[in-house]
Amino acid sequence: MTDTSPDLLFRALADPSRRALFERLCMDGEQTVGALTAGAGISQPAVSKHLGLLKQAGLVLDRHEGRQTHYRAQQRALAPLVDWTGRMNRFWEARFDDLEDLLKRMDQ
Amino acid sequence: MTDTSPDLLFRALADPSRRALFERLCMDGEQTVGALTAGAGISQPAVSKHLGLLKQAGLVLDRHEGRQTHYRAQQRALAPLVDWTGRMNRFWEARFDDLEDLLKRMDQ
DNA sequence: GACACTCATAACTATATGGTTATGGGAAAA
DNA sequence: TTTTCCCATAACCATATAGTTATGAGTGTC
Repeated sequence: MTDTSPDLLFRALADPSRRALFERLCMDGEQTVGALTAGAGISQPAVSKHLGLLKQAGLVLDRHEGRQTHYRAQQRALAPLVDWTGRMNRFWEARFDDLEDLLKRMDQ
Repeated sequence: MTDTSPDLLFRALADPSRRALFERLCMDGEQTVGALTAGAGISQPAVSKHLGLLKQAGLVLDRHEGRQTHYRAQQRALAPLVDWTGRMNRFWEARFDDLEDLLKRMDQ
């Protein structure tokens, strides 16, 4: 559950408002919905919906305390993204190596 | 021009069809639109549109040769993504360090 | 208990988006 | 030149999405 496919992550982070919320949680730590709404240029329900999607994507965790909900970033959730970019780079380098091999063989 | 904001990248990679096209280009190297269309489960115009978006995001480059267009991945384009995830992790670690400091100071 | 506050959900709207078929432009083949 | 082929664009459609306002559920405060 703490692990998510790249698809959900990319989709969740594709929206600027959502990415901004996540960035704020990463930078400033845990915050209530109210605090997050102040500063986001959108209404509180919009913020709540975005937080719901981020939570579903595993990017944030929530904690209920009295009548307010605190959200915080789950930084581990970014791992699949790092893996994916790493894989793409490795593919690319592998093809590059093949090309080098080919050129070397052609050179002889 | 070869550098793009994370926004375009996230949006471009959020769609599964588009991400699959990019992955194929990373894995198998340069390919024509026809080759890419075969295997993608969508029509040729759809593929062309996706490739257009990937190109606009700086993720692919195209090369015209006769009547066919070859696309290839521009792997450097992923750099802003790597930077972004790295920045988020750094923020997180910084806050973690602050917490550690606080706990240490409280411990004395 | 009555009221106030915080957040989530419902209901709705407008736009963005991903797909389709139809068509056109340019290069190769006949 | 005519025809064929490859790709991009146009026009269109259905759905997804991001926003809004209204409301409700749960919790503290008076």
